[in-house]
Amino acid sequence: MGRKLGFQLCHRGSWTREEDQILLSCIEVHGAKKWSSIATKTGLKRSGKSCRLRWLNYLRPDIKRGNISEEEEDLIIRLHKLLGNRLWSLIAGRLPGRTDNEIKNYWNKVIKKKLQRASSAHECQGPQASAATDATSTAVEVKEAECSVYPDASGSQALEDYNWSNSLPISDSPFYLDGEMAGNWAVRELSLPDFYSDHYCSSLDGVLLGPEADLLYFK
DNA sequence: AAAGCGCTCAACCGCAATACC
DNA sequence: TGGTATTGCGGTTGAGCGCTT
Repeated sequence: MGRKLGFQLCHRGSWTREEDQILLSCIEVHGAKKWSSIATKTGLKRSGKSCRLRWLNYLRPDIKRGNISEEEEDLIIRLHKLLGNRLWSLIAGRLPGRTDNEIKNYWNKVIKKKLQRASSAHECQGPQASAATDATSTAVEVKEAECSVYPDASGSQALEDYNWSNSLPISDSPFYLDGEMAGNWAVRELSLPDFYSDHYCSSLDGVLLGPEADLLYFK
């Protein structure tokens, strides 16, 4: 086990059951913080970083095991469309029990493949179909075909033409799920740099990624 | 049977942000 | 206020496994 062999002060490679047990006991006593001190207290030759990662990705009691569901995948695609690769942890935060590492791996494993398949299908349809689409938007299009979440086609602000790559829409209009009003937009006009700024990142959960925002229609 | 290959996912790395002294 | 420690994140790596030849 272990990679990049050479002299290492810290033990590397996969965690054993014994190491997990020792780490868990230590966290029970001292809490899941001060990782470098926990690493020392365990007596394991692991770095604080390694202990933290093991806890977050594997040992936490609320970790959800098993396959990603259709609903979860749908949400991942939609949030990735909005946030890109930058905020895996935020995406994971919308999926209880899932970790950012898991979401990232899942994206690389499953969804990227779907995208590749979808874009090669687009290419087969000729240059007009493939010209304007990046991989992500292709995936969203594919997903939308199966999805039942749409904005109100009649009254609400038309979002079809909205350019999500540059900024976010101004809207406080309702949106609908299966014909019933499911929530309100709570999105202000922001450039993406503003959106990623400290202020808005800290308020993302309430403003853009609150319960209602799971249902946002991403074009 | 075994060698080669591709895939998956746990773990690591480097960097940036934040907290603490 | 500046230096150091800690935490958190995205990108990357590679061991191990299963499938194919």
